[in-house]
Amino acid sequence: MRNFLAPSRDNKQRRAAPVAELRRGVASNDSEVRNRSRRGSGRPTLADVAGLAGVGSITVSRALRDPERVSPELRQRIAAAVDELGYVPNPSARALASARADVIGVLVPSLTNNVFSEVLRGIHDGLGDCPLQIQFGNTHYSEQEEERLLRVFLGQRPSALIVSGIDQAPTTRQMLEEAGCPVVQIMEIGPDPIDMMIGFSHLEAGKAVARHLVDVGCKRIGFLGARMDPRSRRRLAGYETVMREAGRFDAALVTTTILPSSVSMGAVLFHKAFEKTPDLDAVICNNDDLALGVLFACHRASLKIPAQIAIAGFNDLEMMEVASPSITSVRTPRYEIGRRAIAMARAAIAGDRPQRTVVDLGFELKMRESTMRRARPAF
Amino acid sequence: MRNFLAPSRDNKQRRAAPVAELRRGVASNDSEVRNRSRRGSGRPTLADVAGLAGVGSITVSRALRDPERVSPELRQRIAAAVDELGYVPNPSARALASARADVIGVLVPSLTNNVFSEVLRGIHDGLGDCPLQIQFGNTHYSEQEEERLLRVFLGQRPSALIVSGIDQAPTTRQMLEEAGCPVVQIMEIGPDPIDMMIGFSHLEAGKAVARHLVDVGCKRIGFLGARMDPRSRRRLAGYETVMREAGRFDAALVTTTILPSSVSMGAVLFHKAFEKTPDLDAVICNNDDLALGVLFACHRASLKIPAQIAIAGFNDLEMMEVASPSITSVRTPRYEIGRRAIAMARAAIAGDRPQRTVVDLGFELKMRESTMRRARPAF
DNA sequence: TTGTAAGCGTTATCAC
DNA sequence: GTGATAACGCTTACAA
Repeated sequence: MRNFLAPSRDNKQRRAAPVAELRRGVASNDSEVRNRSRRGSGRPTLADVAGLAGVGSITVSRALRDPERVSPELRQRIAAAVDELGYVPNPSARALASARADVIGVLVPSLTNNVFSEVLRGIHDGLGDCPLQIQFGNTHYSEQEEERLLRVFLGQRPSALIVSGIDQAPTTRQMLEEAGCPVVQIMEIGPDPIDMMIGFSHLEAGKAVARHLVDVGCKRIGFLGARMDPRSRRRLAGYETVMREAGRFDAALVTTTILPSSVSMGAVLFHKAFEKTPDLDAVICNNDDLALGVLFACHRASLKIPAQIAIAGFNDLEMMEVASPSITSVRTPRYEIGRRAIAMARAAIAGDRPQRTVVDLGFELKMRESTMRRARPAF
Repeated sequence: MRNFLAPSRDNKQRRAAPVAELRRGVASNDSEVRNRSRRGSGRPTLADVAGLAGVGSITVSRALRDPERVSPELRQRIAAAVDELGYVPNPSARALASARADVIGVLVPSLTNNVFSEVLRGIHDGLGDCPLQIQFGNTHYSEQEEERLLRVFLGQRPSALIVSGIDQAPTTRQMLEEAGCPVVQIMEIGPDPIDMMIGFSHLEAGKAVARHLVDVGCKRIGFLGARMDPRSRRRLAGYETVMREAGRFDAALVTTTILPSSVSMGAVLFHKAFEKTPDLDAVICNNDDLALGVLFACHRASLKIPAQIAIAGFNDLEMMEVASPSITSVRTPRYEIGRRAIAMARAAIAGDRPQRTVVDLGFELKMRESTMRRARPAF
């Protein structure tokens, strides 16, 4: 219990700063007399503002959070006081008192990957200047790391959580289900969302590219993949489905590695594939880095694109359009995913959950020179 | 509510009840008796741990922060209690009590830019698993935005601050000087650091590339630049210096834009430059995106590289090495800058500032096919 | 080495 | 609509 008899043996000299003075002199509408405390940041507090405005500190708190609930006159006075003191709220105190931090935790598997920097950009832009902080974690594609980070994040009682993909480990999933805040799964959609979801179908995207290459008359269509996370595997599954339907599937056409994706890895995988299946006439790359690597490898080997080898990428990085030849790719709504994930989270935090809690943003096949063969049925 | 903050190893059947019970019954070594409080997160607190371990909560606090100062026996008991309860410290409470958040604020000008995602990666890796959070802000190359974000960051009393570049606006600079925490300026070095600094000389880097192209026998060496932030301008200055020395400077050779850098912008700028100076025999690109765009543009125009046009980039993205032809570039220590900036910040936070507070990490000119002409002095 | 007391700056609760 | 009071969970200052 607090001791009410103690407070006033304040005899020491205070600091010279005007703020300190103010803290002693004026801030006494509240019961507490803030005297030469040994601690404290030296910055103006709610009570200082309250003192200057001649109101209770709780009123200042309300005026700041929900101006409607305070009379215009006081609101006015308080605004002036805030301004004069240069008051900045202390987020820790707020979080402690309300048992809720103004933080959105974001878990992504990679920072190297171009894709996620776009998502992040969308997230930051989606925030605008609302006073939420992004707490950001890199799982390095590891379930253990994801769980560990989530535990840390949960320790802050975040306002919302954004996680990548739909393949959380069981413990992780359960933690998310019981997190007690809105959760948005991004990048991919699927059945059985934890809470909200925004992304697109990687299976369908994989099918779309494969179908395009089949349509365009390619016979021996390879698949090149690096990193092979669950989303990559889903795209591979889409490829396989279409290839089987077309009666052209051959396991030898698939060349993957668990190593990270890179341009040079594209060249490496292409050479591997070409060794296994020298009759290759097209490659579908798991992403654009690889595709660019293949482009360069073909260039070095004087293979004509698309005449001898057709190339398709994934994600549609800006350079695909400009490349020579331009490279067919699947445009994915990365930035938009980030932006709308935040929008959904904010809505949910504000209490009105969006009606659509699972949002399919789709994708778009961009057909370009690298696959522009005319389909010539054998004749 | 199941407690997921518990280390996953003890996922036995013991759940919610014990904690609540404990909070009422046992936790009374401290003067406070935590009874049926209307507030609170329901999660175990320091006092709960203290109760279970039979010590004062301050001892638990110490055992967690600085184990050395607690006797091995108590340390042991406390560890067991923490484990059993799945106690996770509340960072807001800690921040409030200590007037210092375990947060490092990081201000970068862009997220799109490949360069900064590398720096970020370095920062995150440099953190290891030390319990510091990164608070991240994107200034969009705007001084106003930088100042605004800094103000927000300062409101949290961060443990350290990392800012990009050395050209802060006066107000911003002053805020940083008075931040009361270690400050690291990254990417670039220069005179008059605010506190610590890590990067390299962009002026020298600009000179190095230009000198290389001069050495290699190029006469009409263009400079292509986008975004033109202060660092870009410094590189341009380096180029200009060398060109003047060689008696080859011509303002018409410089083609820049304030628009963001991109591969397609590289092609655009190249065409512009070629129009102005059709006798161009080399281009130095302000960064690798542009260089790649130039490569593609040359390819489309059937210009031979390096025979007709030599190309040099900046940053040495991974793809430069693999490109066909491979592209000369300046390798910059982006990842290393991030990693070591954090190391410096951590050291300073821990109280032992590194002796070298200004660290020049240098750069490395990577000469590749795209500039491999033999220098043929006129004869 | 360990503990007690007293806040840190805010918000929830409840009374006016 | 406004305010006094008591937390929120932790750490600093100081005492033992």
